[in-house]
Amino acid sequence: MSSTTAWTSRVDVDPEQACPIAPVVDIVFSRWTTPILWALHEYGRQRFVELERRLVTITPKVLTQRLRQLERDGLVVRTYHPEVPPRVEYEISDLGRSLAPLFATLAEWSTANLGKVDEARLDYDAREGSRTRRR
Amino acid sequence: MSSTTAWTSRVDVDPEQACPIAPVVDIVFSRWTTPILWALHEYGRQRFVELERRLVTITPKVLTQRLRQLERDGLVVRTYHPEVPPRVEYEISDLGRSLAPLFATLAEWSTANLGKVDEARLDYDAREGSRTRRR
DNA sequence: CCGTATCCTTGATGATACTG
DNA sequence: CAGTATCATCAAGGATACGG
Repeated sequence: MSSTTAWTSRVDVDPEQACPIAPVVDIVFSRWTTPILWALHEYGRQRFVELERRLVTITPKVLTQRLRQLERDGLVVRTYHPEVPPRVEYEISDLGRSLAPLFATLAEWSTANLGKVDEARLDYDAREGSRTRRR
Repeated sequence: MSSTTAWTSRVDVDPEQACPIAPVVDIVFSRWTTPILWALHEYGRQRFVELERRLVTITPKVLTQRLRQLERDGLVVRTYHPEVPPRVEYEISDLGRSLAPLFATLAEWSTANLGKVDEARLDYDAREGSRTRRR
């Protein structure tokens, strides 16, 4: 249990702030960020169009948005070459690379437990199916 | 658009499937799941209303949705006690608990690097501010 | 090539009211 | 208490076209 004193101040905090990993989840696991970081980590520095082609269904607008956000957060470095035609290259930063062990842990959990999630879903759907249908 | 030649097979893969951790991200880091799992992990088994009060801004509808999803994925166990008034308790499952080291890694990265993200943002905003205002 | 600007659709969420 | 149902809102994302 929490301390008996000043417990209201603890309850009043923002819902997601009550969870200490909420901020980093926002930064690292918002939509498209992991595929982008993965692509940059796997295939190294590359141009806008290469990323666009790799993340097949992403639109240039959204790709720009996410890259700007990642650049602002210091996870990605953007380099502009003032040539004709213009050339822009993106690469993962040291800070971005520091996420590698985290992603590795995630991948490990994935290979170890994703199957259990699938089983759980089958179980649940079977139970729900028989319950709603009233066999 | 679906040409029968071989080159389509590589391009047609799902955008997020190109990233091997995309599935687990969907499961574990979709909205509200980490605060819920955290609350269940920290404070143990608890009732619907307790969770609702802890996650201050969540609505019962959304809480129900997220709990159902977590239950279906096998991360949370729901126990229904047919009493008057009804009592329902939620607790984290073993599979859910297996995420603990992952969350710990995340928390470590957080304490080590969240400050750098803030710095990067200040830098970026300063650069952008001076660029748009131009002098 | 590397984006931006615009319009539009949709899925997620909030508000409110109501049952077993 | 523990939800469900319904309606309203709203911002993220997609489609398309265009510009430096």
